[in-house]
Amino acid sequence: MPKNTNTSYFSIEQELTARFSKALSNPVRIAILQLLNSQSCCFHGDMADELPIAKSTLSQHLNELKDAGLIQGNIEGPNVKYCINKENWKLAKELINKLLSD
Amino acid sequence: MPKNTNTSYFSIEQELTARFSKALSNPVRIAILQLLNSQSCCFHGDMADELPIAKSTLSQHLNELKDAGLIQGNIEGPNVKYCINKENWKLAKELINKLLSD
DNA sequence: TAATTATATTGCAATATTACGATATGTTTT
DNA sequence: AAAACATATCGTAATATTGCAATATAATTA
Repeated sequence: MPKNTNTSYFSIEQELTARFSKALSNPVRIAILQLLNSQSCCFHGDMADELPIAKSTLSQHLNELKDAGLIQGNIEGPNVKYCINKENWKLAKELINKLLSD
Repeated sequence: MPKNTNTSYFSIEQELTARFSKALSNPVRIAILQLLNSQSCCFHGDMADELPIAKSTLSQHLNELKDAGLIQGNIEGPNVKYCINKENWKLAKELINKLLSD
């Protein structure tokens, strides 16, 4: 196998739990999520001011969080306002909790 | 900066949360943790039978979980018995829950 | 002590992650 | 329309992750 081709061995739930965890696996993304969660939403620009990374790097991290389904972005004039995706946020919490309880 | 040299920007809590999440960020490791948690402990060999990966790969994943503090291994004759590290398991749960609640 | 069994480590390849600067795109303001 | 601002994407580099086979280590059995 070039990589793990065996995509069917693990359950959807296991894959999803891993996916959400991966989104949380970097301190920059933790900080982003805390910013978004403390205020209910946040503009890209405001986050860029708070975080010690280049704006292009911030965009990348925001994309990963978006791909994982944990946040969503809404264009608002020239800015983009990002918010937590409540539904998946809840799902992530449930899945990780379930794993860590069992 | 060659990489993120700014190691001091993030709090210990943010770093720890990311670290635990990273340990959970792979379906193989999710499966390992579920095996360890369903029975209270598990031998390397038994896990090797259950999982679709080479034994050397399993050893690597077990090492990562050990490095993250989520499991511990005890030598028992010719075998190694792995168990959940309850204390850090609890800490991981608290940290990730805190992040996902706030 | 030699052979066997169990686990870990090493070496290597493929791919992913993280970061940045430069450039592109899109919106507002002038 | 041009300039200014906000965000995204691209290209690239350094490092990390994931996987395997081969080899090493350590304990047990013969």
